Amino acid sequence: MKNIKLKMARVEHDLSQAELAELVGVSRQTIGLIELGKYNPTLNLCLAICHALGKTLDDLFWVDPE
Amino acid sequence: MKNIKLKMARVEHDLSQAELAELVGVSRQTIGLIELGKYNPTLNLCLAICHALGKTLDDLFWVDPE
DNA sequence: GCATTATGCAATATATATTTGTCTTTTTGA
DNA sequence: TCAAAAAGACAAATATATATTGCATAATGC
Repeated sequence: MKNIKLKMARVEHDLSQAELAELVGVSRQTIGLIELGKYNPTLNLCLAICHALGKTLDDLFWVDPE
Repeated sequence: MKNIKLKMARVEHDLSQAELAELVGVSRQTIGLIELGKYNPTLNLCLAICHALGKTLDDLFWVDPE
C-alpha cells in the first residue's frame, strides 16, 4: 500500500523526492518507490528518513496487524 | 549495537529465537543476528516481529539520531 | 506555447538481507 | 556433573533492496 504518511511529511518539509533522497543518501527512485508502496525498505533507511523528517518509525511506517 | 529491547520482548513471551523465527517466517539465524545488532532487517520483517510480540516499531527498533 | 521541475516506470547491475548447513559455546534443568 | 536446549559464529548460495540510466508524463511558471 502507498505510504501517504511519508509523502505528507516530506511535503510538509517542502522537499522533493530527489531532495529527500539526497538528505538520506539514497536514489530518487528508492524514495519514490517507498511512497508508492512498491518497496520493502531496510530499517536503517527507515530510520534515516525519520531522522531527516523529524518523525518516528511509528509516525511514518507503522501498519496495524490485520 | 545489540537490540536488547527485542531480546527482552522475546523472553517476555517465553520464546526461543527459533520459535520467534518460525512465528514470523524467517530463519533462526536472522533473529539471532538482529538481536546481536549485526543486521539491517527489512521493514516488513520488523513489522512481523512487532506484531508477533505485541510491540510497536518505536518500542523495538527506534534509535535516536546522534 | 515553451522550459523546467517533479514524478512514475522499466531494464539491467550491484550490494546486501536472508537461507541453509554445520560447528562451537553457553545455559539450563534433572 | 551431564545431557539437552539455546544461542553465537562462520561460510556459501540465493533472494531481494538499491543504484544507475534513460525515457514518458503531468504540473508549474515564464
